[in-house]
Amino acid sequence: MRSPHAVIEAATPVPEGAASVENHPSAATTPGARTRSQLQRRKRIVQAAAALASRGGVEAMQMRTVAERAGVALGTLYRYFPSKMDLVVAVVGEEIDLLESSIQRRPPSAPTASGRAVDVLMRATRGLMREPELADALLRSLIMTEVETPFGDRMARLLLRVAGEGLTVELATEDQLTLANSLASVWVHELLEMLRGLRTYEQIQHRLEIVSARLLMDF
Amino acid sequence: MRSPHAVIEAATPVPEGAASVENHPSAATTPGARTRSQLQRRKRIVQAAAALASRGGVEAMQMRTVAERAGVALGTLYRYFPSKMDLVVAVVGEEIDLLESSIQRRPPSAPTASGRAVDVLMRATRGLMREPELADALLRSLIMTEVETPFGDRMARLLLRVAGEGLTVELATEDQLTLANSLASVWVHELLEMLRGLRTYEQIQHRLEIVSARLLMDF
DNA sequence: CCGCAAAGTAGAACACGCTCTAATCCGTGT
DNA sequence: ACACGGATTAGAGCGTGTTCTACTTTGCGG
Repeated sequence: MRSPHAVIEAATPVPEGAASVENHPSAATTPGARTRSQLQRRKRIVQAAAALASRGGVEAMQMRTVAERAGVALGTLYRYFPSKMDLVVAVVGEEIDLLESSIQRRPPSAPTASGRAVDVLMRATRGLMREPELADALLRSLIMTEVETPFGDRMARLLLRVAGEGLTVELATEDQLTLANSLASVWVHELLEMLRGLRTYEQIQHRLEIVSARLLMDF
Repeated sequence: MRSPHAVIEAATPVPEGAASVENHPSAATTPGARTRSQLQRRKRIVQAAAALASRGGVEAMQMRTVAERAGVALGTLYRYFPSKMDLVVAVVGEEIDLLESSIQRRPPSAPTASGRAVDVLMRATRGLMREPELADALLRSLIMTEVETPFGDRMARLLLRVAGEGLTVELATEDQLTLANSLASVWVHELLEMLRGLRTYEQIQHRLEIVSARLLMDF
């Protein structure tokens, strides 16, 4: 409904017939040994799904349509993603990959740990909000899904990494992970409120600053 | 799947034919002038829905089944609740009322503000978890709904009330509300994780203690 | 090259949320 | 008493996620 380009689709109008033979398609959210062409197919599916979701949200991303657009039979789609939710989760995975690499490219520069965390979260917020339909769809789906998503954990580790500047995440204590994880869930909550039209960027930033200052106080 | 009684259904096997003429059926979550028999019907519907949801969760609560069990036509059900989500939200409303009054009956007694907050949250957790299927359905729906539910705010005020013992909530600063609200959203997140089988009571308690200690440190 | 299991395909079919229709019921104002 | 309008009903029907079936293609070990 809103703007016509997806954060994710970027340069991917979903090549139909003979696709270029990508080698390491960033398997991201799905391990397990696969052949090259299977990875390709998987990638095409996710791209098609993302493209569809970026306009019109989840409802525009119909399984039949995704299959068609990915040039794949419905049965095959279901072989790769046993449910629509799994597909959505995969799309989310790519989204996080993007955020992660964006952060690696241009790390936050605030002086305090808390500040850097807020920085990252606000950047993620703006990124997601570029495609409200998509963001809404993805967020809600993530929360709804029975499937265990590594979302919270990934976000927590990301936050820890930028918070404790040189900190090796492996050295983080259980409690530190808990705190980062909690900050992430507060963020998700704020995002949902924003999608409901109950928050502005400024409000979110302010609230995150307050909470982050306390949760990450001793980093 | 789990235990056979619902927190809510209590003494309500959904009277079918000639129902007793209840007078003030605790309109709770739906204002608007209605006739007596309409309120009765509405109540029967919600009860049927709750009873179904309490075993088998949302999926067991099929609109056709709810209608049948409430002794009402499908069309009528949809007249009262335009979507399944609205029905679920109504059920949630009743559940929250219960929790709130339980807390009023037996207030938390921990010495610190943070402790009392955790106390309340853990009690709510155990209450909800008595009916996991139902809790799951209700929680997710709450998060999902477009409708603005006062849930977060209600919870935040409740927490503030027990945290600052004699504190009049009206005197709370904006920032204090933010902190309480954030604690509530962390709690919701933990609940979801528990429903996914990723948390025990002990873990949740520990995590809430850590977070609460920081968020409510100066109460 | 052969055979065969795994993967893919087209499409029918099913389940369930939701909508629509035509008929009937019910209560209220005149 | 009666007519009228809104509420209710039974049931058909639609859309979309998911499953199933029968068939074909693909890739690989021997």
